[in-house]
This record gives sequence, structure tokens and C-alpha cells, in this order.
Amino acid sequence: MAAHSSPTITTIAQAAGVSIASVSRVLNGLPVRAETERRVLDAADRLGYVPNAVARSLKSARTHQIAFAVEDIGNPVYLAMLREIQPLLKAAGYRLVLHSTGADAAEEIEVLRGLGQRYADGLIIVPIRVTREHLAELRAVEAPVVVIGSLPDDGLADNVRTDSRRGVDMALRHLTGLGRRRIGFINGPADTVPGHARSEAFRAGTARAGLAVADGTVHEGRFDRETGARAVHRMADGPAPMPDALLCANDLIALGALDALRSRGLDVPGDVAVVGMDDTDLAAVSWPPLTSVSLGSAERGALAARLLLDRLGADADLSAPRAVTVEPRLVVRASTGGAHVVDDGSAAG
Amino acid sequence: MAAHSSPTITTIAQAAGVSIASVSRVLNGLPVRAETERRVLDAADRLGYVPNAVARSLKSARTHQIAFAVEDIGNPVYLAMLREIQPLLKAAGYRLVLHSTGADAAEEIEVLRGLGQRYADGLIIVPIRVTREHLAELRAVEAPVVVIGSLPDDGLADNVRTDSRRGVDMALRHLTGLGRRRIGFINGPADTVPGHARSEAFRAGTARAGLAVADGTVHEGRFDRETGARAVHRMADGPAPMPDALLCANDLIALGALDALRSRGLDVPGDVAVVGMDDTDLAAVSWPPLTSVSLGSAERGALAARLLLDRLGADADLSAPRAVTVEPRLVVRASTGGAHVVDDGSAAG
DNA sequence: TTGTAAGCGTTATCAG
DNA sequence: CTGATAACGCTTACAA
Repeated sequence: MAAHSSPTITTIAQAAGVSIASVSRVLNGLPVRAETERRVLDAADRLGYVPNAVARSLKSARTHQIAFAVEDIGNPVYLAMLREIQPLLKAAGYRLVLHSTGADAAEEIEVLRGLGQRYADGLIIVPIRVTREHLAELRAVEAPVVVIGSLPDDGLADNVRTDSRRGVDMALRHLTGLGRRRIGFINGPADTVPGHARSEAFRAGTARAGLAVADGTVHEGRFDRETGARAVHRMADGPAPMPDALLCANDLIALGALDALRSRGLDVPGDVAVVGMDDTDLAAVSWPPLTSVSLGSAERGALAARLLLDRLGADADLSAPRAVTVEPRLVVRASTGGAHVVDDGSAAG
Repeated sequence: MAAHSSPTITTIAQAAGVSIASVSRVLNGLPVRAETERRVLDAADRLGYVPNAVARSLKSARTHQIAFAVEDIGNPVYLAMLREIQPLLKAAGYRLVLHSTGADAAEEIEVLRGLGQRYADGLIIVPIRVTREHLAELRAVEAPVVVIGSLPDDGLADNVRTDSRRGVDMALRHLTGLGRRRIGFINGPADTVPGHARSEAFRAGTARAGLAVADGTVHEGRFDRETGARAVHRMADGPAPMPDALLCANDLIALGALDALRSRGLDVPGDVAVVGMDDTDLAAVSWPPLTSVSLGSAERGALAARLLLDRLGADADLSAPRAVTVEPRLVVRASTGGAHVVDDGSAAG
């Protein structure tokens, strides 16, 4: 069924014998005569009227949509953000338009520029890299944008960041506190925002702690399991003594490292302690459970949503961009011996 | 920064000294004099013109948006679908509007009804329950809808389903093949589409295999870890002998069961073999790695997207609703002692 | 209180 | 080839 094309206020007006203005008034709760209201509501109900969101948007210049752009929504970190953002937006009456841009920075630029088409009232973006082009677009865009991640220049957009340097420090301190001195590092791409920050923090942190970092115990790859596994194999096969602890730039890398360590018969944390970053759901599920530095993904998502909604509400447009920082937190689990459960003879297999 | 309100074709027309019609023509690649084209493009470029998507939509009655509605996007199953759907839509020029409805069936109805507002050209929905109201709305909705999950009545909408009964059978056959006879079952809510199907399949499958199902070895809860853990503890504390195998209605339940079994000193798979369903990323990460029945989430997502895009393209509206079924697949891992199968390497990005 | 009419930014028709 | 002009469905002055 559903044969008739949807009724518009014009249809309703005719059916109710009033003008379209009256229909609009009734539908928007403006003062009308009771009789008019009755007839309009009646007709609307009878014909199954539903207001057209697009027409409304054209008139009001508000789409009630907010875009959320990340590199890969399959990444648990971004997912954690999304899970906080979505309900907040919904509660505020906004739909969520999801962009998964892929590793290509050009696509992020596209999203930023696409905002000019006004299909959304605002944007929350987690750039994997921040290029000059990003900054230029940010400057040009008219709709409010919240950037999750570090921004070289304050004042360009609302900004939610995390102190990943402190996070790395916490991990290093934890490991040295356990007596580990040969700490290896497995990073994702160093030319990304998070990759760069972690790399810097590791360098600085080990220097400060007076730790020697042996050649071949720092690896760079992608933010995935394979990178973690491959790095471990290389270290084990390399000339340098195997590290007694591994700091991994995210949980996926850490999981890959755990796999590889197990396959080489190395005990975790007995021979090698492993720390991940991001404290994703995977950390609690892995075996052994993974000590991980929480960078407050969920919290950052929520903060970003709040900043954006804030700016969209009322006439807060005049206020200067705000920057919020979320403190990292170390979540200790068995992979660093934290609360290691007695191992009931689990060899691989 | 970004002071001027965005230029419209009117602005461009004035700047270029032509009519808005000519501007539109140039912008849409319709034939115009070279000189006209030059001037328009020039002005557009100079003023940084970007077409307004909303106005375009009002005129064309197409939003280039597709909605995807699930109960909880944090659920790896839905996430797997999303990860397939998103790039397909993007490639076809559609934006993705994400709805995470929560367990409330009323919210799903809302989404269905909301489509009437025409903010999207189509919808892919994974209903957690299918009520009479769902069916009524489905009948009424004008935009094309693809339902992932079983539908009582063919012909209401395009439909992508999986044969979860066969999936359960495969799991049972696998377990009995390993010599297990006391098979317990931990289900999610039985009044949901997947919960009901799995429950029925378990009953039928055990009956067919001539397996006795002891009292207290079938539990129902939610589709989460806690349910799995709690069920195991109840079974262990109950009067019936502990099952030597557990079929869990999804991977989360299975992970909870693994935790509880470990905490009670029961060996997996030595004492109890465990099978999950959905074969999510978690299955490969857990310890021991989890045997799981893949219900082809990713594949179902992709199929749904294709069906919908199909219907949106050209004038395929006349064709009758199609139903596609995805075959389940048993992925054997260590939790049933099976050949510790090599992962396909697909971890969450 | 109500109706008429003017937009919102596009596209598309129809004369010139 | 180009320029008025009428939609698309809605909100909102401005009049009556």
C-alpha cells in the first residue's frame, strides 16, 4: 500500500479547509482557535502527515545533524567515543552522520570542506594527521567544529586532547617500578598525531629515567596486531637482548605482541611485561589481561559532544574556542604482573 | 574568520553578471557558452561557493543519506555490519546516518516512522524484536527499507537473514563429535529475534541428537559477559552435574563463561568445551581462543547495503522484495580443543 | 485569529 | 545559449 505520495501542509490545509499558515501554526503550537486546531490535527492525523525535515532545514538553516569523522570506526578507540557521543546527540535532538575516512588525510579534508554543503550543523573530528591544509580548512569552515586530538594552534576550534606524554610516563614509571630496565617500544606510524606524540614521550621518558634503549628495541609500524607480532619476532631474532618489558602504542599492537611472545615460549609477565595503550575492551579480554594506559576515549568523546552542543545551543558563538584536556590513567592487569592469577599451565595450543 | 555568510548561486550570478539559471547550468555541466562558463567558475571559485545540500535535496527529493539502525553500535556484530556498509554507501555517494536505538523496541518504531520525515533515502535496520507495530510501519513506510534478521512475512521489505538454526546445529554436531553429551545452553533474551531463534534451534537440535538436557543447564539472560559468568556459577552451584560443553548464544556470553570457568578452576576445553556465536573479533583474542559460529555479520551487512543501493538506483522500485540468506560457518578454535585454527588475521583495526 | 505572500537555495521549464 | 520564473515544503512577517 502506501500509494499516495506523502501529504504536505498544502494537502492538510485543503483537507482542513484552512490556509497553510494555519496548518503550520497548529503544527508548531502557535496560538490558534480551538476549532482550527481540531480540524488541522484531524486532517493531519487522517492523512498521516509527517513534516518534511529537508524543507524545514532549508527554512531554518539547521539540519539537526552532527557529523562525526574518524579514520576507522572499527578501531575500538573511536568506537568508544562514538558510544558516548551518540546518545548525547540523540538526547539533544541531533542525528549522527558517521564518516569513516580511511587512513587518507585527503578524505578528512573532504569532510571538513563538505561541511560547507551544510548537511550538518557541526562536526566532531579526530584527525589522524593535522596538515597545513587541515588548519586552513578549519579556519575557513563556518560550522562549529570540535577536534579531538592535539592542535598546534589554539583558537582554531574547540579541542579535546589527552596528555599522552603523561600516559607514557605513567607506563614507564610502572615498569621501572617493577624493576624492568630494558624497555622496548612498538609504535604505530610516527607521522600521525598519536604516533608522533607517543614516540616523543617515549624518548623523553626513557631519557629522564636514565634508561638505555638498545638498538633494535624500538619499532614502528601500524596500529595493528601484525605490527606487534612482527616487532616481537624481530627483537627476539635480533642481536640485542630481549627487552624485559614492552610498551605498545595501542592495545592492538600489544595483543599482537602477546601472541608472538607466547608463540616463542616467552612468559608474560615473567620474561616480558607488556603494556598497551587506550585501555580498550580487548585489554580486559586478552590473556593475560593487558595492563593499559587509558587515554579516556569515552570521556573525550563525551566532552567533545558537550562542547559542540554547547556551541550550537543559544548564541554561544561569540565565546572563544576552548581546549579541554583529559588525564590518562594506568589500568594495571596481569600482563605486568599486576594481579597475576596463578597460571594453570597454559602453554600455547 | 569566515565572516561572510556562504555565497549562493544568486551571489555568484551577480558577481559573474549572469542569471542564476546560467550559474546552475555551469555548475551542473549543462551546455553554455565558454565565456559564460569561465565567468561563473571564476566567480564561484573566487567567492568559495559550495552548493547547499539541503536546497538541493528539497528540489530533488533525494538526500543522499542512508540510515542504519541497530540496538547498540557497541555490539561487535553490528559493528561488523557497519564496517561493511559504510564504505559501500560512501562509494555510492551516500552519507550514513547512524541510529543506536537501545533495547527499546519503541525506539525502532520511531526510526521507522522518522523515515517519513525524509531525512534519508533509505534504511537498513536490524530489529531486536519484530512486533506487529514494526510490520505495520514497514508496510506504511515509503522509502526502501532492508531488514537484517528474520521477518515473519516475506514481501514486506528486502530481507537479509541467516540460518541460525543451522548454525546451532553445526555447533551441536561439533560438540557431540568431540564426545560431549551434557551440553548446556546460555541464551540472551528469548523474546528477541535472535534469542528466540537460538532457543528454538537448541531445543530442536538437542532433541534430534537425542541429548538429554538436564534441569538447570539452560539459562537465559542478556547478550553480555555477565550473563555468561552468572550462568556458569549457577550451573556449578546447582544440583545437576556440570555440563561438559556450553553453547553460548553469542561471543560475549561465551567470554563471560570462560572467565567464570577459569575462576572456578575448570579447564577449557578439558572439563568444559565452550562455543560462542557470531565469531566476533573478540573470539580470536580471548584465551583460550573461542570456537564460534560465524553468522556472517560482515557479509549480511554488505548484502543489505547492496540490496538497498540496488533499489535506490534506477527504477528498480517495481521489483518484489528479495530475501537473501547467509550460511553460517563454524570457526573452530582452542576452546573446544579443535585444531587451534590459524586466524584469518582479521582483528579489529 | 487568519490568510496572503515572501522567502530559504536549487533545479527545470519555458520563452526569447 | 540565456534569462525570467515557477516549483520543492516549510516558516514567518505583514495585512486583514
